[in-house]
Amino acid sequence: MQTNSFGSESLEKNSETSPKILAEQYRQTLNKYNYEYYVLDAPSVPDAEYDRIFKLLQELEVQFPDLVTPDSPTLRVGGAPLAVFSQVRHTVPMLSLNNAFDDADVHAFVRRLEEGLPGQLPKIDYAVDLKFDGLAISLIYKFGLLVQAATRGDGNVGEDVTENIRTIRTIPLRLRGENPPELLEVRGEVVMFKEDFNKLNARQREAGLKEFANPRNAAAGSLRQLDAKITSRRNLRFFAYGLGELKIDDKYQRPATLTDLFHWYSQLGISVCKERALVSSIDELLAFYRQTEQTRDQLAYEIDGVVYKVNSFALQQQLGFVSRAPRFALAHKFPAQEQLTTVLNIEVNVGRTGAITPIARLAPVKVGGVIVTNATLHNEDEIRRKDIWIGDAVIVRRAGDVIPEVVATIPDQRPVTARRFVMPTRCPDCGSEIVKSGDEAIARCSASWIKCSAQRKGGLWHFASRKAMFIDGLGEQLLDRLIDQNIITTAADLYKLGFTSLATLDRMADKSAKNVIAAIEASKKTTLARFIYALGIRHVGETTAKDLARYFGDIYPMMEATEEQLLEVNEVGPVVAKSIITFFSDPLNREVVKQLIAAGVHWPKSEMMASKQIFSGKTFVLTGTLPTLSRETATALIEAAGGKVQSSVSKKTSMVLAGEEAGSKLVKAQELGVRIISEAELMQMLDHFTN
DNA sequence: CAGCCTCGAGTTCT
DNA sequence: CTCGAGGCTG
Repeated sequence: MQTNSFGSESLEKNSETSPKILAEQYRQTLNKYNYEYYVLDAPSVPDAEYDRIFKLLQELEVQFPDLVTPDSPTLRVGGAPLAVFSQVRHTVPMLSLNNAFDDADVHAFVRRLEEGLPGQLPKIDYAVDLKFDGLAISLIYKFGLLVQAATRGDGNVGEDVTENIRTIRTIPLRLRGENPPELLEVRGEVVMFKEDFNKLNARQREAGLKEFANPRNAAAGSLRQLDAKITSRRNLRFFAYGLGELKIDDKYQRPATLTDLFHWYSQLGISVCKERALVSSIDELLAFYRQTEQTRDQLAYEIDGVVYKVNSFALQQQLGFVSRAPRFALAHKFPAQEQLTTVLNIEVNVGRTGAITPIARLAPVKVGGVIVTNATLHNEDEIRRKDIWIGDAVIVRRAGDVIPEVVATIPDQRPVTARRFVMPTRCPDCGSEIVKSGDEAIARCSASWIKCSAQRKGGLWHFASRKAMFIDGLGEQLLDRLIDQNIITTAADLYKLGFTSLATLDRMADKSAKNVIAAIEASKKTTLARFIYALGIRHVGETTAKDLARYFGDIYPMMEATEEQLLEVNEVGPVVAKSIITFFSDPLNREVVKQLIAAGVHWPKSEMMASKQIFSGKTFVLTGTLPTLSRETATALIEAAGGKVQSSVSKKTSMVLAGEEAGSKLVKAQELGVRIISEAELMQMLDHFTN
C-alpha cells in the first residue's frame, strides 16, 4: 500500500514471467516514479533506484526490440537538477506519510494502531486536518528568532531556503510571547492560493513566460528562486502542521498533544490550518474525509487529501515507525486529479463550422476516477504556448472535474523520437485547403458543408440537438451512417426519410427505426427561436436566436432583412448581421428552409403576440433624469408591456433604467449585477414587439 | 477606445 | 469547462 512496498524486489523474483510482462512492469514502475517526481514532487525512491530499473528495462528492450512501446520511459532523455542552494541536514528526519486510497486502508491503519497500543482502546483521539498540496518546510526558531528554513529534500537532507522563506508574510520572523523556547522546529507546508496562482499565470502569460502547471509547482518554483525579491512577489502562505525538534526550559510545559501544539503555535503567531477536528472513531475519520471532499473546491488552496494523526505525543512515540513512515499517521488521499501520461499522437477534428481542432491522443490514464484518452488542445497557438510535442510526457488534469486538459509538458523528459505537431494544410475529411485568417486563432476548412461531410455531420447533429429541433434518438452513429451512405444531405432530407430507408441500414432494428421516425415527426412542432438556432448560422446561438425570433416574429422577414434592420436586434452587431445575410444569400440555404417548412415544420404564429407582453414578470427601477421621457410616461410604457415599476433595487430587480445624475440606485444595481439600461434601449425593446 | 461581460463553439466520458 | 470573439458600457 505504501509506495515503498511496490518495489523492485518483487519484480526481479519474477524471472519466470515473460519478458513482455516484465517490460510492462518496469515501465509501470518507472512511470510511477516519474509521476511521484514530477507531479507530486515527492519521490518515493532515490534516483539511483530509478536508474537501476531504467537500466533493466533498457537491457530488456535491447534484447527484445519488439517490446519497445511508444511511451517507454527509455525513449526519454533526462537532465540532472542543479544544486544551487546549500544543503541542510534535518536533525529529526522529515518523513513521508503512509497513504490510504480507500476505506479498507483506513480500517487497516486503525487495526495496526490497536495492535501497537494494547489496552488503549476503545478510545484513541485523532487530530485530523488537511493534506496541503504544497511543499513541506522546516522552520527553525532559536530563542524566538527565525534562523533557518529548509525544504524536505529526501527527508534527511534538504535545501536552505531561509532568504526566500523570510519573504513570506504569514511566517513570523520573531515569535510572539515573553519566553520563547531555546529551539523550536516548526514543520508545515508552503502553499500558493488558487487566486494568486491564477494571477501569477496571467502575468506570466502576458510577459510571454512559461505558465506553471498547478499551484504546487508554482509554489515550488517560487521558493527555488535565487532572487528572493521574486519570491516576495509571489504571495506564498504557510500552514504549520507538526513539530520537529524542541528544546524548552524545564519550567515550561511541553505540549502533550497536537491540539496543544496548534494552540501554542497560534499564540506564537504561527498560522495553522483552521479546517481541523478532533475525533475518536473510524466513522468520524471517514466522515471528515467525505465532508472535506465535498467542500475542497471552496478552499482557497489545493489539497490532495486529509491527514489522520494520533493526537497524543506519548502514544505517537509508543507507536513508532514502520520503515520510513510513522505508524501514528495516515494520509487519506482523494482520487488523483492530475496524472502523468504520454501524448501518443495529435490529430485534428473538423467541427460544424469547419473549425479544425487539434486533439491529443493520450496513453490511457485514470484521472479523478475516469480513464482519459483524449484531450482537446484548442488550437495551434495553444500547442505552441504549452510547447507540447507528440511523444511528450505531459501532466493531465480534469478541469473543473470534468473535461480533461493537458496542463503542461515536461520538456526535460522529452524522448528523442518526439516531434512537433504540424497543422495539416488539407482538411482530413474533404481534402480542401485549410485556411487561417490572420488575427483568428482558429484554422478552418475552406470548403462549404456541401463538399465537406464532416461539416455536414456537425451541422445536422446541431440541427437535431436538444436545444435545437430535439430529435431524440438521432445519435451521432446513425447520422454518420446516413450521411456516409448518402441517404441524406440536408436537414430537409431528414423529413423525407421513410421507414424502409432506415430499416435497410445494418444493425437497425425495426423498433428503433420506428422511434426515430416518430421523433422526427414530433420535432416538426417547434418554436421560431429553436428553428433559427437549428439552422446553425455562424455567430447565432441560442440567445441570439431568441432575440431574432422576438424581433422578426417569423422566418420570412428575417430572410429578407437588411443589415440595418438586423443591427436593431439586441446582441447583433456588424459581424453577426453579415453572417446572417451571407447565410440567407445562399440559394441552397433558402431552399432548405423552404423545404423544411413545406415538410411541415411549424411554430406557433402567436409567438409574437404572446411576446407582446415582453415585460411580464419583470420588475424595473427608475433612477436619474431620462433624456426625453418623464418618469410617469416611462412607467406607463413599462406597465403597458406587462412590467412592474418598483422604488428600490433588490437582487430580484430585472433592470434598472438609468438617466442623467443617477445616484445610489445605480451603484446598488452595479453591486448586485442588475442589468442597467438607458432610455434608448428601453424604447428599442418596446419597438421590437410593436413592429 | 479599452476593458468587461456575454455569447458561441468545441469538447469528455459515463 | 474553457477559450476566443463580438457587443456593450464607461
